[in-house]
Amino acid sequence: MTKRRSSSNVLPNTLGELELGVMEALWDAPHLDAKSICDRMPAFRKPNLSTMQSTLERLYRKGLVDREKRGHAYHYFACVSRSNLLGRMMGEVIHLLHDGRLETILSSFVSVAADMDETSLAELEALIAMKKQELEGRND
Amino acid sequence: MTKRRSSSNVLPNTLGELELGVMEALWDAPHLDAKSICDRMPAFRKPNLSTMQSTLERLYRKGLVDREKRGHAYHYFACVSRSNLLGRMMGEVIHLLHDGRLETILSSFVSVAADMDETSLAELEALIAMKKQELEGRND
DNA sequence: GTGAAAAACCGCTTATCAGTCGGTTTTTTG
DNA sequence: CAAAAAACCGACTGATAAGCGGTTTTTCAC
Repeated sequence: MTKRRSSSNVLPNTLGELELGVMEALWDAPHLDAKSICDRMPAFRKPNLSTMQSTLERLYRKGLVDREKRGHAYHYFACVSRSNLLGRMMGEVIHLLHDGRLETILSSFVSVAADMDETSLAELEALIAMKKQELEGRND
Repeated sequence: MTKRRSSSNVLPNTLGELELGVMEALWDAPHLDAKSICDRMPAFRKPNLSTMQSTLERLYRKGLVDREKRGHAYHYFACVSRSNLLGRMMGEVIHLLHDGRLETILSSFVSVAADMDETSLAELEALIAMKKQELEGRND
């Protein structure tokens, strides 16, 4: 009679360090095979080919990369963009911690935006204005 | 000669499910001891007191809660607010995935904001305006 | 075709960390 | 002082990323 264990990690889409490195490589150069990705890793952490393969397999199952047979080897490519993944993870974090009150999210946004300079805030402002117009259009 | 392993999780401040539940409880009611927190857990997942204690210990070491001796038991309290933690985790995610270009961050903001309604966007707009004024003031 | 090379595939090991709890010691208080 | 409650300690479990060796399959050059 063992007790049902609650899941240990609450964020479904976290990456390991190597996984992230692989994504970086694939964002940098679109179609690479396992070998080439190994070669692109910094020397002090260049994994065995098998390690790279299982990491790629994991990323594939997670839906972060896709692949095609090209000759004898798979060629891998990211199927989410960097900003897409960033948005997804932010969404998860927000979902995890928001309490229903918009203000909580908004003030966190601003606390992150605190590191930004004027120009970035202006850009953000412009993007929000666009978003608002979109919403208005939808209500007509 | 075993190879140095790279860290498996790239986000330093992730929480487990129970840990998060504990934070929720402490945001809800400021000074609680381990026993009371147990009692506040939903019946279907009420851990043993020892489990709660080690969870609290972990949160303490992570700097998310602090504690005081009150009589015979520790009283715990959150030392980061919900929106503080949200902001911190957003910061981590951004740090992890941003490529130096502000646009990447900004477009993620907007993709998250896509789920928001008009009112929330208006609020966000107002907060950004405030932030901008702060920055202008600082530059005088 | 055949054989060598390269990659896929398989399965095992290790490390880390949250969750889980029993047992022992310490503290508190009636 | 004795009972009760909590702290403290140490172990085990389950999940998951990282890591790699060995075997099979595929490819291609000769």
